Amino acid sequence: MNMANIEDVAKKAGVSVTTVSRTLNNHPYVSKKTKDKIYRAMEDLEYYPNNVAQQLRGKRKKMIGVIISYITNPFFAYLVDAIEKTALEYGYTLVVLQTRGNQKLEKLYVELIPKKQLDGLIITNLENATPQVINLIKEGKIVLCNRYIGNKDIPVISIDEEKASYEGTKYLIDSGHKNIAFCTGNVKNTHDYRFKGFLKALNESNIPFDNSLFFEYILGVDGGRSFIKKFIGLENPPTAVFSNGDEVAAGIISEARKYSVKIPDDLAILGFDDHPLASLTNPEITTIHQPITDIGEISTLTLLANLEGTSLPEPKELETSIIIRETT
Amino acid sequence: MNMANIEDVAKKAGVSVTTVSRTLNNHPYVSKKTKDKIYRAMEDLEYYPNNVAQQLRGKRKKMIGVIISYITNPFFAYLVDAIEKTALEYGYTLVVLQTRGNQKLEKLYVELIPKKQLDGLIITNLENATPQVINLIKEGKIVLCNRYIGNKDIPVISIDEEKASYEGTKYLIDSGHKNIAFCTGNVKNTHDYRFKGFLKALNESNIPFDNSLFFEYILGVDGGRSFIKKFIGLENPPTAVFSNGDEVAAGIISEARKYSVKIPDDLAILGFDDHPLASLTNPEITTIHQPITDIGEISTLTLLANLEGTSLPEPKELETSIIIRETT
DNA sequence: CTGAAAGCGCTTACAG
DNA sequence: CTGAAAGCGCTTACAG
Repeated sequence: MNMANIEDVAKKAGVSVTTVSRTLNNHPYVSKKTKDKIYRAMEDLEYYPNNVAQQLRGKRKKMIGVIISYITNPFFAYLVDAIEKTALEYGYTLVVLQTRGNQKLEKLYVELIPKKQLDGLIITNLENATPQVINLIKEGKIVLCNRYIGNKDIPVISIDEEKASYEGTKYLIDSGHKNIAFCTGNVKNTHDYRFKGFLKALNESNIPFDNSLFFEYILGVDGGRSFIKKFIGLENPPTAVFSNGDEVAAGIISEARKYSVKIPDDLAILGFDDHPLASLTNPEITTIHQPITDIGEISTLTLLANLEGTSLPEPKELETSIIIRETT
Repeated sequence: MNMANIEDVAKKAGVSVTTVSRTLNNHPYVSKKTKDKIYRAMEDLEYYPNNVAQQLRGKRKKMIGVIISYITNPFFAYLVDAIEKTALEYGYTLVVLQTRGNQKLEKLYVELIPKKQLDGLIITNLENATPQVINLIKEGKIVLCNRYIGNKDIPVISIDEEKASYEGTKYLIDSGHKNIAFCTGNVKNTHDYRFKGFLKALNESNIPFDNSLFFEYILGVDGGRSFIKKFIGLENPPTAVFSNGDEVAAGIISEARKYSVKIPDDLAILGFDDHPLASLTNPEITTIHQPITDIGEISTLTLLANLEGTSLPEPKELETSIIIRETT
């Protein structure tokens, strides 16, 4: 029960493989009668064209990839959702590639392009701008989105991170906070746009930043929980925290309840992203809304336009906004 | 700047393509000296083997897919995570295929196998057991997991849904509840194992089921919210609800607060899945724990074993347990 | 409107 | 240890 190929179909229909191929590709100049014969033969033989052979002859795979850190992070789940939806509309399927923080995988995933396993790639948080990556960006086969801390010349489809965090921090300051903690999932990095915006707002109000209020490696719900454990031991505790993520904020809220830390009276919290999660906690999370769907959609449209040589999507402002709920 | 192919490498290294191919495939019988020459040529030319051509010659693509409804549902995000992780360990990449409730897409995705776009497929909630699907299951190219309501003969890697929901319901009954609502994301279906288990527990305690307590189309957080809106108008309100999902439970909790419905005093809630979300709400969700990681891992190992003709993973009990928190 | 033949980039018997 | 040649399943000039 080997699978039928184009030759089997041609024989069964009594025509040449050329004609079968033409029918397959909706080429004109095939008579309706011949076409019908061929379609019948295909059905009888349960024929499916071998995409691999088609690709070797130059057809596009219609498969793109997206590199993320963790699919279990709702931010990425929603981003992947938007990308997949847009890709599907154009007949592309999506490969999800998780690095789980392992930078070596990034290189491996990028090589899927020259190996012809993938037409193109969206990278949501590029770590290493190797020459290979830069070339592929120039060729239009890689599009960067969400985050890239590095060379300003490389285009990244994202919100204005610095502005968003500046505005969020300013909102906390305007609410009367001076001692504000800053959390990040990575290490301290002066090129981090969110940290830059945070410092800018502080400077503007002549508030010095207390370095003991900088918290590294605060990632996800567990990161939020660990923050509270540190918080309760602090000599000079902050009155507010820039949590840098709604999952972190949710972890803070949950753990705060266990230690009877009152939110927002003892500690105000500003989230980031505006996940669905943000309105499910008690108190609900005040956060910075990101237009995730737009980011995913525009990234995909840009990549596909590059790949197919069609025109780029219209530029669209990726605006953020502060959603005031109950943690401030 | 066309990409180099195997012939270019052969010329550059002054050997035949056969020898280059052998080097590529770690074939023995290539002298170290020749190998070195070839590796140098590959580097100079930035050569990457064309996987498409390799596949046409019979190599495995090392690409599998998983069909889910929504990646934004955390249950699936965690399942996909486990599948991807296991696939990666065996050198496979994963394609995520979302149906978003559109059954037509399922057929399209299944056809990726005969079209040679995918080696195999994991289907998390098969809708239509077409002859094609059944054949592919027999050939070992499709593995079913999580859910399939239909022919009992088809193997599905999942928890014992009926038992889990029976035990959960029994727990509610033992806590003194008699008026228990049942939510489902679909329509009423007597073959639904969860509903069967629910009814079984009721029957055992001689509690008749009030049909007005059956709620269809209750899906996700919004489904939970809509449940509360119906709940407050009920003549004979339930004292507990089998929410059939932690997201639904979280929606119920959030909306209950707005209508001053006290949880669990006015309404006890039993979730399902045991998402991270379950311990982030206030009150935290009592729920039925599913071993998501095991389900994903075993499904993947089974598929890969079929594909590569190696031995199947050792059978492992997929046990559920009731995690008692604060909503009961 | 139809077909014979070359070729995409590899791998693999076969021969040495 | 090495190479010439056939072939995987298609598409596409070229010729009619």
